[in-house]
Amino acid sequence: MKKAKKHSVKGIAEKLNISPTTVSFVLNGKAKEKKISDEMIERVLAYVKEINYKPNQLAQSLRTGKSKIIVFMVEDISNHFFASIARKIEDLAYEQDYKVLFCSNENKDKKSRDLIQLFKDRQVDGYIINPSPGIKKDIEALIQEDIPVILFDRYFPGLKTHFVGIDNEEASYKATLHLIENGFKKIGFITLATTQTQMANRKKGYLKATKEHGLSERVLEIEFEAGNPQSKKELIKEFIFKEDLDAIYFSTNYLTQSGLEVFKENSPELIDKFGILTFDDHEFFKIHTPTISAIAQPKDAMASELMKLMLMLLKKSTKDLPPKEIILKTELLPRQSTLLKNH
Amino acid sequence: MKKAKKHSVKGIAEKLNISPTTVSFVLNGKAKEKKISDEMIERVLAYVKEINYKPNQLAQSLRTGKSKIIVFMVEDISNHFFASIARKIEDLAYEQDYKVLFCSNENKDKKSRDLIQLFKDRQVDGYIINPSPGIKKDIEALIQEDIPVILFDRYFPGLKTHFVGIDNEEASYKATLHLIENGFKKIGFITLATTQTQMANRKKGYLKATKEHGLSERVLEIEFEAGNPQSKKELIKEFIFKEDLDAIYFSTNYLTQSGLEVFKENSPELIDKFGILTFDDHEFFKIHTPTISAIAQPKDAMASELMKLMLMLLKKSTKDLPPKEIILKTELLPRQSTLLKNH
DNA sequence: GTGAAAGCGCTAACAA
DNA sequence: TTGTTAGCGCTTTCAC
Repeated sequence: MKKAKKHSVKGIAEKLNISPTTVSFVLNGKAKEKKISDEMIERVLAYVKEINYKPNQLAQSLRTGKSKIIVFMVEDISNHFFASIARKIEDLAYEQDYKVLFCSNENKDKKSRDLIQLFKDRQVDGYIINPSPGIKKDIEALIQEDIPVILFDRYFPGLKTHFVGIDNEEASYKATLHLIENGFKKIGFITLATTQTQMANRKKGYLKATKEHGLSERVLEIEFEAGNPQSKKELIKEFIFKEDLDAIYFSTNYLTQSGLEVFKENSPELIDKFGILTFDDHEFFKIHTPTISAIAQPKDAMASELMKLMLMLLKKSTKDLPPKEIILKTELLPRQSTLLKNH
Repeated sequence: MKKAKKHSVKGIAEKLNISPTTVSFVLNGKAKEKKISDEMIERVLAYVKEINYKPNQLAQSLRTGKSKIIVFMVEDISNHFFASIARKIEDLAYEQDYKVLFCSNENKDKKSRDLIQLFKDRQVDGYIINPSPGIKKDIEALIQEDIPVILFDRYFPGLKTHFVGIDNEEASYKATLHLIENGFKKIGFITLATTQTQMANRKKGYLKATKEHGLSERVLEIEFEAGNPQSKKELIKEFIFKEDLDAIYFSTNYLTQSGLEVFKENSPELIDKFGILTFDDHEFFKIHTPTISAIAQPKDAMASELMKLMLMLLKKSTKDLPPKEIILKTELLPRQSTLLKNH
């Protein structure tokens, strides 16, 4: 069996003794509008179904300039937080006949730029981007060119764009308060050394809460590229064990992971002496001993809002929406790790 | 600033007062072959660089029939095992100027078929597939049409295809032996109710080892779609606590996760009475209390082998490779959970 | 109501 | 050594 003969609009037209135009109109639902007779429509549809004809997307894209592909660019697609959202996005997109190109920019500007360039050559229809710190200009350029762009998780102050995310400062503030209410007074905050909004705002929330309660600030900022994972853990270890803390609040899931590894590898029993809180939830935090309190982002809602918005932008009629900011609610999940300890 | 004027082969040709052919040849590295003069090449290249021209991939694809896109279809892209491989595949592909469409078939045949159909319309160049149980025929059809396909993780007995995976029976056999050597005698095996090779072979390995040592077989098979997660946990709970076992061996990572939840939610202290072993490793198993012994698949190696093979198949010269099976080594990582217990 | 024909941007067989 | 030209398969304007 060799490749089944490819069908085409032209072929169908010949077979039916009509013109390609008619076929095209029928196929694109413009038959009524163009006042094509019902029986003609019927005939075309029947034949198309019979031979199971599928239009060549490539040709269609070349002609219309629309590729029916959207890009989902995140820091690291293998990170549980992003992977979960990706999974949902995938479903929603395919339902609407869009495909999704996933990619990871590693939070690096060069990688982000290269990727965007790559996709432009491919006439991608829209971009959902978790931007690296320095690509404000590139995002602007995209918007200038009238290409739908939605940022999520983090944004650029001063750049009006569509955005889906959470109120990091508020969530972080409440989380810190939760620690304070549970009797913790020497709260260490471990975060990334970055000025990106999501992290900056989490820090702001922490600082606001500690300040309000007259507690001292104890912040450890780790470089994104802190050499090997081991040296990152060294920093955390020193911070945890030398700083005289009674609680540790991690600003993102992979720092938490490193932190828990530090405990496990050094003095597993000590973890019970500390309050532990993390931004971003993970199924394993429910299983950990002790179970780890977390601030959960609404991943499903994020994915739906992202796609809902993207689909609107993709439609001609609604594409000139003024920049829309969708801020979703987080949920604080108190577990064993932040229960009052005996100090 | 409006959209920068699009450049094209034709435009370049006009500007340079030469023909599109020449431009095309130079751009496609066929200049030498076509004996185009060095200065001509120089001139074209310089201008192309100056205006930063990028060929329209769509048009190129339409013309050549090659889309420079490969598909990576797995059960669930948000599963840590698949997500990690995906991340690596992504990097390797982009290096070679290929994009990757990731998608999840949920191990369902209909979804798999729909997806394959979708991609065929898009003239995808190659497929890396983690196949659902009933799509043997569809895979065959793809191969008949001379489209590069590589299966991974699981395969179809009797269907010769390119394949990358591990020796599940061997790995499972050794893992069970490990439990036996550590003094466990009543080993329960929790797996999925499926005949797919990866799972069937893991079961075979377990059965072989238990049989050789005169131990009784205790197997729990869970339907892939076992209603809600809760009912799956109910099954596991009953199996663990009513079957008089001293060790539990999970055949895949998400069953392990459910199992650990069962312990946590019911009687956390009891977990220390059991030997616990899991197929597939996860960072969190190192942090769990107790740390969980695991059979680790070589994810990085899998990704590299997959892409290395795919790139070969994508090249005209090597596309008619006879079906190649690449079987990679697993690693047994003994941790606290399989240390000898006091019975 | 339907059809002819142009053209999206590119490649490559054929001519010169 | 370079140019002319015919499509890849589709949409859409304009003409009938």
